[in-house]
Amino acid sequence: MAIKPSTLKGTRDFLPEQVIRRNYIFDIIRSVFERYGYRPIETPAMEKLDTLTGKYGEEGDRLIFKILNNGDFLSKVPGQILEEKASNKAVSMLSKRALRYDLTVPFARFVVQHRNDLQLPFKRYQIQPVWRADRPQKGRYQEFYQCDVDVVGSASLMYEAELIAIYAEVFEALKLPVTIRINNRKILAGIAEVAGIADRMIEMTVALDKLDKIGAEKVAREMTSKGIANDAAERVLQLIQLSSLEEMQAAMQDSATGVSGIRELQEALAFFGETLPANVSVDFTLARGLNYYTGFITEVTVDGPAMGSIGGGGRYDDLTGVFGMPGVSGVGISFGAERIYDAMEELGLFPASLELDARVIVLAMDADSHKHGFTIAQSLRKEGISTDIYPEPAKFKKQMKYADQRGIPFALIIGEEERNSGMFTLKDLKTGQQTKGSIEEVKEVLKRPSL
RNA sequence: GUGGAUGUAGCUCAGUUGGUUAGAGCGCUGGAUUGUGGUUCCAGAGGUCGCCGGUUCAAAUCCGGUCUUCCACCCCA
Repeated sequence: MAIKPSTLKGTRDFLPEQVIRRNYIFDIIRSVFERYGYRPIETPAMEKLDTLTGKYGEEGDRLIFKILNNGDFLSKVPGQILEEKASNKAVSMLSKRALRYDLTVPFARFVVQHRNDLQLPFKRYQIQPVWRADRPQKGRYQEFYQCDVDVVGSASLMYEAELIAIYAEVFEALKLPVTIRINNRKILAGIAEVAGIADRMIEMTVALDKLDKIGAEKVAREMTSKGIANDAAERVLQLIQLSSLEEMQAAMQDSATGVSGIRELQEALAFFGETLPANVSVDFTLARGLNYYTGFITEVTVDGPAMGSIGGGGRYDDLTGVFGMPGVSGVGISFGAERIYDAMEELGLFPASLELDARVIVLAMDADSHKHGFTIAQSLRKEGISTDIYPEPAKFKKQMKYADQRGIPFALIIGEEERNSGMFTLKDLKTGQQTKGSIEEVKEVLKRPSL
């Protein structure tokens, strides 16, 4: 019985053109990372379940893919738990491993494990897939690539500036118009403190995050529905309206935390002087979910296409603490490859010059020409020219059609005539123009970049 | 995790109040044209109507379940 072929929910296959375009994105990201002195690492797809749980908040934990234990896994679960259908209790007995949910937490584990081999501050980048058991939507997948750059072992605010610069540089190279918003968790804490709701900071930030989307009135309503007093909610919304760091600083003199958040942002931005990219802006409503951020936070959205953020990050003061290495501050950002891809596709930003297939295909008229064609193909390949050859001297029309449909730019035609004269026919399949020349002349044309 | 839509040929979609062999366009294969593709003309192949079950003499059509995709939440890249 045939199994109906399909990929799993929230996952997909990539056709050759798609992989080539994705690689274009990865290559640009990688080259910028390396230009800033970051070095690559990789970690396993699986981690201990304990390594991952508790780092992303309750919501995040729910979305971690768990891997069923091997062997007779049910024998270790007490009958009572099975009878009660207590899934939560059973999970830890049924699963010891999980697929990584992001790259940051495995990186924290990596740093602690290899602490003796690493020189702090340690700058690394990592481009690998992560998995989330989220309900799929457009731009939301269960398997997707993240491109993370992080530096651990330094509290220097210069790194905040460096990472902002990396964001700006990558998106400029991709020609993707974006807005890079930055904020600091300590400012949010300060706002909560000044409004007298320090204990409700999380509810406040979750509501504030929606300000653009639902408006001030609904944000206020959401805050009060979460147990925040009316006047406190009012105060929060007033503070948020402040447009400059200076005004904010004046408004939160009473909160030492808030003031230090302001100072951190100012210090980081000072590295740019007058050269701060125009698309970077401070946004006091930016909250971000992942629990481990403690200071600087940032998020990138595309200008135009409606989709979630295409990148985000921030500073985490003590991620390595839970792995037994306290007091190591880190800061990092992430690029969401699939969403960047989707946005670039929607805006038509992939360069037409991307080499999607071989540069030339050898087409032969007869069996002898086909054999000769093989050695010709080899000599082109030796010159670094991406060359294909039709597998047999089939009906010529069929060969032409194949070349055309694959979108290969040139066809090199070999028949008796060419073999005898040593002059080969090269056809530009886009223009239909056809020229004859020696093998050297052919090579020269093929090496010339096409427009 | 909550609420809502969706699924018919490779693709985009028709398909009447349930009623014989389920259609179109594009694409595909072959031919017209035995050394020239993208145009034209002709012919052909391709569907257990997402899957499982129910109602009925009869189901693509009605009902239930399930899966997929999409939308709004939640959350996030």
